Amino acid sequence: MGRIVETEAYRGSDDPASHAFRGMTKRNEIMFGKPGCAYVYFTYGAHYCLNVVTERTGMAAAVLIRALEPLSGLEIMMKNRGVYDACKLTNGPGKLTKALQIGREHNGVDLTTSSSSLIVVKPLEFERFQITRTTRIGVKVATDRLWRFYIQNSMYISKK
DNA sequence: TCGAAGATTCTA
DNA sequence: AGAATCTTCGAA
Repeated sequence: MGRIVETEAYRGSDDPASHAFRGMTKRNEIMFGKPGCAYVYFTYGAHYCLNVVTERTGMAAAVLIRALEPLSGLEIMMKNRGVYDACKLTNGPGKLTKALQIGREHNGVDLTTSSSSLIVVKPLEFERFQITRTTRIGVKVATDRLWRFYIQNSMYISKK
């Protein structure tokens, strides 16, 4: 389990950086589906990335989970990653999926149903924090959009 | 069918 | 700064 500390937003139709910009394909069809579901894709021949679908059915949009603050199950995550520094365990989209063993089989899973193999929930305790917004990482187009968000001062984000 | 790029990570 | 690595997409 981990706390989401960094995200990026992507949207179809008017966002050239989005997988859904040129319409529906076999890969991105989940982005057009039910909000609250997981969109998991494989990239660079090596990594899975986890997104949460955010808009109503038919409207493509998703939020990429870029980093987590590990909360429990640290030993399993460390074993999965071969990394033993908590700050470097889940501080990247490809790293956190490996730590949590998220893969193809999670594509389309309903993250809002407690019986799912992967879920997103509200925190048990709320803590005050500031959110910083920047350009999206690894994206060469639409750099005018500050659609990357992270918790300021978090030790667990992918990049400063 | 083919070529190019990719919402990354790790090492030098 | 550059390599690894293979899926996906769009054009031919």
